[in-house]
Amino acid sequence: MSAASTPRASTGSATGRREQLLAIAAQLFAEKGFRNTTVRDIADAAGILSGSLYHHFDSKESMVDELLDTFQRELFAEYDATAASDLTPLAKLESMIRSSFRAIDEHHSEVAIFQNDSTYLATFDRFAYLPERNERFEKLWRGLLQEAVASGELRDDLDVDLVYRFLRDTVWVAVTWYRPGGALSAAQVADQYLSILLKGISRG
Amino acid sequence: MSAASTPRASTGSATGRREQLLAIAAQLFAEKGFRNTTVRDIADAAGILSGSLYHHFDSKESMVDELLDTFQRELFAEYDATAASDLTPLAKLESMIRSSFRAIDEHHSEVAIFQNDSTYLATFDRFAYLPERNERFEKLWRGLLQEAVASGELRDDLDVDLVYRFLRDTVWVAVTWYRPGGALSAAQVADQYLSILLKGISRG
DNA sequence: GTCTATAATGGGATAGAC
DNA sequence: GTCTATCCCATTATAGAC
Repeated sequence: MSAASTPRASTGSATGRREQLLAIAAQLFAEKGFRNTTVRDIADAAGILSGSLYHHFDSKESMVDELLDTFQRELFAEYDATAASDLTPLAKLESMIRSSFRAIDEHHSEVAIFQNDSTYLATFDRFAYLPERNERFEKLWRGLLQEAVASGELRDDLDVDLVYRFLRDTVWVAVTWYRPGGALSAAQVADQYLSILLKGISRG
Repeated sequence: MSAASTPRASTGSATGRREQLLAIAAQLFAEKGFRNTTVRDIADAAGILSGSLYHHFDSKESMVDELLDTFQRELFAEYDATAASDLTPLAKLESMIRSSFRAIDEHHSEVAIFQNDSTYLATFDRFAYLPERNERFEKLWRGLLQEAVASGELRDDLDVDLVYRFLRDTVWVAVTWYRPGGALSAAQVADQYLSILLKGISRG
């Protein structure tokens, strides 16, 4: 993409129309699901007619593609930095869990779309990267869990597969109820989640 | 429904054609989502043409309605029996958690449909019972949590709302990976989940 | 960058024959 | 209980005017 190919004169707004439309689409996809959001819904919310959307995007799929791909690149960059650090296995996991809650806070729509629609989207070739990154994620987290058991930081009497899924699910499912700007900050939620996860909820 | 209105001669099979078709629909709805499953998909899987489905059911919505309503009635009957028992608050919760994992095992498709599509379905009047039962569920479980904190069975330094959601989510999200007949039985999964939940995953 | 107009497809549902 | 035939509508996407 050359500088010349990126027009930014006329209207002036630094975040162009394209980004606005993408943000509107993201919110609708997250709220109602990808298939249940029509291009007319998106156009209505943007105050234009559906045909006009195609001046900015190839297709509805292109919109969700751009949203998910951009978000996932950022998130994995954070994970990779943590993985490369010199923390203990458990501390790396804790750090990644905090990154994940931050992602739920800062990229709420994208996480919700991923949670709700990635199975469906993965049936199309262009979204082959979704299952690929899922595998990378699983290898990373599961590997850290095994290291943390080996190093004595975690209990060794639990099924590691099950703990992995417990960990993964408890983090990401929070997108269904967490609302940015609510009573608890993402960091506070992460603290309590980690406390429950590590120490349990029973007393004594 | 009089006995005369329930034909069961000819083919003989005790579970009628209607139940077969319902089971086929349940599996497809669970796998691909309600909106992403066409009546033609269902008919194809049953080896008939789409029009023929309408001899048995009013509409696609009627099918999913019957599936969810029947399942939820059974489940809540179990919860109510537990609530009426003389167990401690925490023991009641444990029992309900075990009931829930059994439901994931025995009514896998219905739970998956509920998890994936109830938000969408709830936008229709006929599914008003979904949010209603959600509220009942929440009152029940949240109430037991508060009682268990008051009785000293559970930690009192955690946000009860957050613990409630943690509890609810960790149970039901298991439907995304649990497969009936797999390596771990539903009872074994429930044991490990409760162990993690109550005691945490950290060592020492 | 948006509108008008419209093509093309897919999907839910119906009526009556067999 | 299933098939044939078909209707009707919603939805994605396109072409060209403004």
